[in-house]
Amino acid sequence: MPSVTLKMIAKELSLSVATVSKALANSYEISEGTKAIVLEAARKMGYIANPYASSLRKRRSKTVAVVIPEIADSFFAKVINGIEEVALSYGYHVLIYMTHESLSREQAIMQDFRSGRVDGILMSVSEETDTVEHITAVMDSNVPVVFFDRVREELPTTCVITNDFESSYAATEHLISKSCQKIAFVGNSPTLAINRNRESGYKSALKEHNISYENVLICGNDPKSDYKILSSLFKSDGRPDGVILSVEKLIPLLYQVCHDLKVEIPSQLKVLTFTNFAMAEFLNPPLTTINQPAYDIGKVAAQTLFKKLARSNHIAEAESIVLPSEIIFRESSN
Amino acid sequence: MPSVTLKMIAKELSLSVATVSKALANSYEISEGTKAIVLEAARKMGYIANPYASSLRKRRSKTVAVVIPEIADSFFAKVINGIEEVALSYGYHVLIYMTHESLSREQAIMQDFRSGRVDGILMSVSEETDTVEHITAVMDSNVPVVFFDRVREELPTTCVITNDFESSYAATEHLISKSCQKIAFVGNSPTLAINRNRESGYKSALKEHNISYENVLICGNDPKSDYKILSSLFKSDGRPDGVILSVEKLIPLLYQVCHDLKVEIPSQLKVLTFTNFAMAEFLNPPLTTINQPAYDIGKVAAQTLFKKLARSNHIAEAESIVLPSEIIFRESSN
DNA sequence: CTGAAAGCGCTAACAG
DNA sequence: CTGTTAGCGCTTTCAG
Repeated sequence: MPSVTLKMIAKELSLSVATVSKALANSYEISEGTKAIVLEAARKMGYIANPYASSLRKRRSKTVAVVIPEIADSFFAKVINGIEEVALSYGYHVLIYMTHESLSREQAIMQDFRSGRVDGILMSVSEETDTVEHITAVMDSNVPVVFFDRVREELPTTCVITNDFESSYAATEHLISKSCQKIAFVGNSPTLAINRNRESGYKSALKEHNISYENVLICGNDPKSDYKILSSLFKSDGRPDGVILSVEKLIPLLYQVCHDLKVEIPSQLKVLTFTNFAMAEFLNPPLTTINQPAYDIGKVAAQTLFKKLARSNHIAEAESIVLPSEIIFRESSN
Repeated sequence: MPSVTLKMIAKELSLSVATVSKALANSYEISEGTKAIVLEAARKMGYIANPYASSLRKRRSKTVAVVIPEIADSFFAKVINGIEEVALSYGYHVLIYMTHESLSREQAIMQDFRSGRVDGILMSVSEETDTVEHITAVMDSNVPVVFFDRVREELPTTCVITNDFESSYAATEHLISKSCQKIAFVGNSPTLAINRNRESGYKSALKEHNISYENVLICGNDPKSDYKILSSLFKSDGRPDGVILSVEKLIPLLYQVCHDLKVEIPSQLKVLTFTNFAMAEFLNPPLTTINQPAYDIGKVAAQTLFKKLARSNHIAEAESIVLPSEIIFRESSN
């Protein structure tokens, strides 16, 4: 069954292709009568517009891309849901691309976008991303980019983030209030702003409370070496009594390390994590979390992108939209 | 910065568009010398083919769709990773669509695919899907569909599944061996084959062991009412001492219900769940799981789809590929 | 081996 | 209000 084209409808109704096209687009140029006839015929014949022909001609794809490190992450999964809701309401398609934390993947993906495949991009950069040329190149070819979560603030566009500094500061103070004296911070990348902000929130709180112990670890993207890095926390002398995880995927590893090294949470180690994870409450022990407003981040980022798409001359200037996170206190930090 | 087209390269090199096109496609018709020159110019000028023009002309999009109920599910997230790996190796793009368990969403999505937007479809149907017309319609327009996990076995195509009957049978036997006498089974849809298979595995095991107590609940897609349904298990007389969850997203709800109603796991209730969830080991108590080979299911499903795409006259017959699941025993069922 | 020409299906000027 | 014409950028006969 070959698909129905405008031409076939036109022939069927003895109209021109142009008229049919306009009628389906509900153009003011076409009489109501004709519109009705065309619509009816299109429905009956099962017409579905060829998106490739239409995109080629219109030079717009009605498609946005979401570029994220990983899909198996409750934060990103929820963000996507938020994005999808907005995109759907605008009649846009959403393409999801995973970088798997690889800069070269990310570069290849962005390169592809210079073809006009998508009208706009929502992006959270990889751990490895320490250059932005691949991003500016796309922006220069008039494809707007909006960042969320893992942003690059130096670029002239909107970043949707949460109050990382403040949350981290509050988290650190919370641990201090639970009489932690040696608090460690585990991040994933020294180059990411999000990580730097959380780290400085942590450090500021320590300074404010005159605590000299500082311990910042950087985990990567390999469970085995990350396991070792986390283990190292407890194998040296300055063994911490509290730890803040900046990365969701480290949760099982940390619980595993504590289990293996018989470090008891929370009596020996208080734990607190940035995450969005539905099961945090039912872990053993229940995990104190900093919940990011993932769904809303997705919505706001998408809305911002569509605003930029609406005006051809969107203003290109750096701007941040900050949505607050929320700390949920549970037993792991008690 | 407008994007570079074939025409621009052709002009630059004083060649015809056709020659440039063929050279870039590495056609045997073009001399090595010309190919080298064209490739070099294309690279220098930053040429990226317009996918819409190319798809329109070739009538193939080099794109496959993944249609799933939800992305925030560790099973589906891993399946996507498997699919992506294979798709990437074939130079295909992957479009992800979520039905959010809505049949009408699913129908709208499938409808769209009749436009030729994608060359093939990998699909796991929604809970609500009790008709397949929207699927056969797409298959009739020559877009091959491969099912995985939530399959419709009556359709003439390949289904990639796991041994649901056997796993469920084994799971039930396991609970019986732990001296459960009243085992409940919680599914999500009476129409889905996957659910029916798990249910019959459960029932067969009970029968085999001469246990007359049977208790099958069906949860939906609304946490609040699901919470009530799960609660009802413990509010009647025939209160179970074991339960098998067929659906990952019910895990937090069940733990919540047990917490609220002070049902202790595993002393009062042994629990076992179909899932793929990395944190199962660190729940309180650690959760016995039936792990599906999600990543491999994705890979095999994608490979099967590409095989179908390779031959224009792919044989349309029902076929199942079964990958085994694995039970991981933990404290929740001990 | 290279090029001219036709056209994928659609939309957008522009005439009528 | 409707139709004609001219492409969008690319691939593919088919001629040379």
